[in-house]
Amino acid sequence: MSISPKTALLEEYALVGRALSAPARLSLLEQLAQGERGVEALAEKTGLTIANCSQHLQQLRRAALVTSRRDGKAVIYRLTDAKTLALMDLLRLVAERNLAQVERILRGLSGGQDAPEPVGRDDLAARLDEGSVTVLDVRPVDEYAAGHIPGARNTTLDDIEAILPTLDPGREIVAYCRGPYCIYAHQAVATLRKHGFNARRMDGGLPEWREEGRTVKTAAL
Amino acid sequence: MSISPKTALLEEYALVGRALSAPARLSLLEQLAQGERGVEALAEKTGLTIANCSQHLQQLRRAALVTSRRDGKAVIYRLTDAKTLALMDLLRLVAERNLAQVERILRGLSGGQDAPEPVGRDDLAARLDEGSVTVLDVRPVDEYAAGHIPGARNTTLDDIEAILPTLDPGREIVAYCRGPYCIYAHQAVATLRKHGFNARRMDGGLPEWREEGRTVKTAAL
DNA sequence: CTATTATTCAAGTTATCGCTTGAACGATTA
DNA sequence: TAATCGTTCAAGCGATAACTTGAATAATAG
Repeated sequence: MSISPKTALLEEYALVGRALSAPARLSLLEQLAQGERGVEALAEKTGLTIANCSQHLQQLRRAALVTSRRDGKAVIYRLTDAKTLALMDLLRLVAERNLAQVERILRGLSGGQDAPEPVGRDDLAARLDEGSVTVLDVRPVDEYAAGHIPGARNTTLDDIEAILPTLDPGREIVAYCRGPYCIYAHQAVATLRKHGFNARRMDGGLPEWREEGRTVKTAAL
Repeated sequence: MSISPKTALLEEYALVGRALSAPARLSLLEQLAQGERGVEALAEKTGLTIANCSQHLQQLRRAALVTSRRDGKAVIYRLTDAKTLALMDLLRLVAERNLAQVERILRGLSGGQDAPEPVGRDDLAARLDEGSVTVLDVRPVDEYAAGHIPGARNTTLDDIEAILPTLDPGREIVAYCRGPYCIYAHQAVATLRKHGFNARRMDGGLPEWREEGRTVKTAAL
């Protein structure tokens, strides 16, 4: 009760909010949702300088959204627990539900035409079992190698036009990427539909898939 | 896809985070969780100037956490929907779960001794039915009048010592206030226990109680 | 022990935020 | 129409945050 405990409490809650108030940090969290990473790798993926990246990571650690451990001379960061992921998801949910701006951005991605509803992860799992769907993993090769949905084929946005002829036009295609914050799958679906394919996004991304205890396959680089 | 849709999206999500990054705005949200209010009432409750309060409210509106309507010459604000409340709760949950600082503040409130576990709202409802508990509403009189748990007795922190003799020492006392962000109930429990009463907090506050569809009683001023 | 590599710290600049003050706007009332 | 009340806008100030650059620290390799 030293000096206004009420304010002190709100200050602590605000600290977490502040950690979520910079695009750069949300980008870092999205990367960390893929799995633990070192500072340098994160800096490269997000396009931040090393020093800047380190500072952002420390803010996230102060808010206890991420934790770190030493591995040799490297410091490895990871999300503290599933609550961090839940908080990110809810933040996105509120933003998307309420902000017309977001809808316009997402609509712009699908080339003006309305994008179809995403496929639920349960549905996708069932249809994977019966083999009635082609799954595309639209993430960088290293992330695909680190873990992907079994049976998924990896491609990048740059290469997607090149592999179009190898896709079966009669099968539905489901694309996924890093998760709600990531737009790779949105863009992939837009491209595929422009070429007449029956394509949809998976709801969520690999982190959500993994979080639900589903099988994840890894590949050697 | 005009200029980096990726950044644009993250910017929108960050807007919501930024809205949650100032103690003053969290305080406003806490007030609004009690029910819709005008600008002047909010300013008085939170101790902000009118102009400042209005600006904060507009930031909250920009993040779509609150909406407003005109009523005569007054503008009434309210939480957009239950998602806002959910986001606040998760923010608090992450902060409390992870930040040792928060625990120390809350522990400080209970006078150094460990506070007992809060009572679940289901439990409290059941025990209210069987009449085996005294319920204290530790909020300002006007908020009590606007809605309270049936059977609850209203008191303020200032008056609580005065009403001690009228409380049955043999019955357990459960105190509640505005909700997780509010510390009235914490302080009330600390005071009661210091005087030997068997007192606990209710988990959450009136907004959570109301959100679950339970009965709320109103009183004329 | 020295050198090297990965990360963090520290200082400085620019931009943004929160708050205050005073004026402007919008809707009601006389 | 003019006056009034509640709210919002606009400008200015001090504090804080983001980013850059360069130095300091920690752990390993030679």
